[in-house]
Amino acid sequence: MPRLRPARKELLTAMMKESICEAATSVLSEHGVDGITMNRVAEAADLAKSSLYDIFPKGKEELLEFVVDRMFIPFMQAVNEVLRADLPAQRKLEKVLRIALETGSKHKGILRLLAHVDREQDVKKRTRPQILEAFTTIFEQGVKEGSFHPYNPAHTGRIFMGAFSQLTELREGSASEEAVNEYAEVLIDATLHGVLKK
Amino acid sequence: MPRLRPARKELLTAMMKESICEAATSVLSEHGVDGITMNRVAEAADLAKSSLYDIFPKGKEELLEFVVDRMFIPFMQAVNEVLRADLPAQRKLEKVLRIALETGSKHKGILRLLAHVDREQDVKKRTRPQILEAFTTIFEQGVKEGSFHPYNPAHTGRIFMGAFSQLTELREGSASEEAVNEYAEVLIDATLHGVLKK
Amino acid sequence: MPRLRPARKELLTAMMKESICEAATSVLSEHGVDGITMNRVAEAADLAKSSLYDIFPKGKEELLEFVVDRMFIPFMQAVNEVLRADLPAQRKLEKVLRIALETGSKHKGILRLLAHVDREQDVKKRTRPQILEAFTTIFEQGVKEGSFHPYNPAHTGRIFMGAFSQLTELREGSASEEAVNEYAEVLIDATLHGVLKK
Amino acid sequence: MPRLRPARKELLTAMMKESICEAATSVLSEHGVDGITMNRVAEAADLAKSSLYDIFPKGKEELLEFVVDRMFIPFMQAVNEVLRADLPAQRKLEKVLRIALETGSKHKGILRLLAHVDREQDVKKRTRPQILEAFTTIFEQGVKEGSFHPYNPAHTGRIFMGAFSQLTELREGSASEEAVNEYAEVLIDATLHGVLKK
DNA sequence: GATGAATGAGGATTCATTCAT
DNA sequence: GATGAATGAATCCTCATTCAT
Repeated sequence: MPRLRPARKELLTAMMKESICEAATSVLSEHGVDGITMNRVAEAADLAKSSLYDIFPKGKEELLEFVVDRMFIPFMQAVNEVLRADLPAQRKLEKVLRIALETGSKHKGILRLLAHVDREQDVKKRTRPQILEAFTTIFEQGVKEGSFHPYNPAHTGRIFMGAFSQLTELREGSASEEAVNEYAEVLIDATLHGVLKK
Repeated sequence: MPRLRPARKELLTAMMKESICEAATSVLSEHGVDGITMNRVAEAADLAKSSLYDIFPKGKEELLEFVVDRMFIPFMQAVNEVLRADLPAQRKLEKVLRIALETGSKHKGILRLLAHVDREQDVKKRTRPQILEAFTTIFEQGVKEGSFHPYNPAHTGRIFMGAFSQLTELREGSASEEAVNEYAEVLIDATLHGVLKK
Repeated sequence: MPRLRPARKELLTAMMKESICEAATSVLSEHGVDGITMNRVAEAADLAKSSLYDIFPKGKEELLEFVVDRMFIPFMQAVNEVLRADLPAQRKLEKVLRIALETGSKHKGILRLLAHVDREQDVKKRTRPQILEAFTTIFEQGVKEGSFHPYNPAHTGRIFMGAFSQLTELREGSASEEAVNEYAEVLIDATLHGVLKK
Repeated sequence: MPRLRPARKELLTAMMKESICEAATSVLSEHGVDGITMNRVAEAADLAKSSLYDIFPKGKEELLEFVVDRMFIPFMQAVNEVLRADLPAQRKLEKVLRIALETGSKHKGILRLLAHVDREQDVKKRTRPQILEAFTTIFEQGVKEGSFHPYNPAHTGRIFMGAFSQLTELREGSASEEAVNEYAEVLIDATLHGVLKK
């Protein structure tokens, strides 16, 4: 009867996952994305390399997936909530930005993964496109509402995403929390009104 | 017998560098950024692996640096020329964008390197910061001229760079040349006037 | 309180052994010989990996040994019974072959183990030599009886074993039960009378 | 111009292949089939592990293939020559056996590979089936000629192969060259005339 | 003056095994 | 009395780099 306490077990491995996730995050910020190696994660987690495979049987891929999801899924949930809300596009943009700021300050390092993993790797098609889609949806709404200029939302969405993703870079650099917030404010303002005086 | 040779030699290695650069570029487009191995480059260049080290004594790093510079330096020269020109900020923005479009369609693959190499690696501190600085300078000028809102140019510069770098992503995806141009147009327009109707 | 327990305990572990044996057999037929891992056996037996070591303290080797013996010992008992019987060599040959056919169709997968394990591993010196000896004994008898040509029984025994062991290969391939039986018949006939017409 | 001496180069790597092949063979006889590891082969060849991959770029598979082919291809050529010859089936059987004896004494260890590799591995479908086919063809001929009993050649072929493959086992054991030859003689005789006195 | 041969460090993954509870 | 957690050694393979010739 080894099936007595499945709940307990799941809880345990959940904690392990969390702990490994932290280890991975720390490796991430020390060695960069391509420096995330099972070896280093294991060491950072103070575990034997092989133990990682007890927790993430499918190996590195699964581990990275987990690490990314850890922050991305809640983030996207919050974002999607905003999308579904009954608000003008402009407000939604602001709200999403605020969410990003909060998430970002909680999950510092992982943003890097987000930005990077998104390329050659298999985890890739997951995060960026979703963000892009979210922004695009907002701009679409803005155009429909008549409050935004009728630019192709696919483009404005992408523009915003590009500018938005600089938040990551900022945070990675030495930038203070203040500077980051300031950037976000300017981002909203400039996006809405343009840089040009009328 | 060594007298006039030095010049001749330099010329030769210059040619070799060029040829290796092409090889690397072709490897790049065939195997992706992480697929650039010394082995493959050597093979593509029809050279012995070890010969690469005769030309680039510091190894891979130096090679990649060279490859990146190959396209980046001329690009930055063109950009800097624009910066020094006697033009309103708005025009400069447009011009730089145009240069980027042209360069981008010439050196397709290398943009990928730019995006990638720019992070963890040592080549990193070279390209992005320069671009960022260029944009910042332009926005600074706009503010000084009084034609731009007095947003912190460090921020607007970065915003523009973020949006700008999406050109790369677009090009890497299936995006048609048309789509890319369209994106650029919207980028300029939205940046200047904002997305919000007044 | 320990008094009658020893017996009870042995009985229990005997049952466990049986159950594990089945698990191993199922793993065998699903993943092949080299696919038998302690992990998989444990899972198939719905047991903790470490529990396998409570039952088979010497580990995998012992486990496999047990699995092999499970089918091999009864087989050899039946064979030895035949050997001891008062029958002409020719009849014994036939009987042993029949036993093999029956055992084989009951324990399909394990034959694979037999064939494999019999080499490099430590279990090795157990099965093949016994079979060889049995056959040799029969041919010896045949010669003594005067019904067989006076070939060296060590050789004819081995010849027969070699041909005999092809039953395993046949069964592992797609071969139908029919084909296997046919093979056995030809084997007996050809062994006795030769392939050459007189 | 690194393409000056392709002949020389090929010769060199051919020698390396040979040398590695020997190393592998020695590992084979010391550690058994599953004991052939890139590590051990490298060590036996007094080379760095990675150098093996210079010679056999596709890795272990390719190496084993080479080792097997080294002996198997010439063997099969000789066999096929016999098959094509204008000889009675009986004589062909004898000739093939003789070839096997010779090849066997030259390539002692490899026979083990032959016997083993033939199972789960990828090299597998290569050797056994070919041998089987050869024998089957001979028995077919015998039947057609009318000199053999009309047993299904697929079966008699297999019977012979089974018995034949015992040569390997014999040689691996301590068996003297004499014993092996004796076995072969009995094999032919018994196969042709049967063990039963008429 | 370029090369071929060779290497060492490191990558992911698998597995049999142990031990505190 | 069985277990879960953890491990160390092994496996195959890749790569940037060096050095005698």
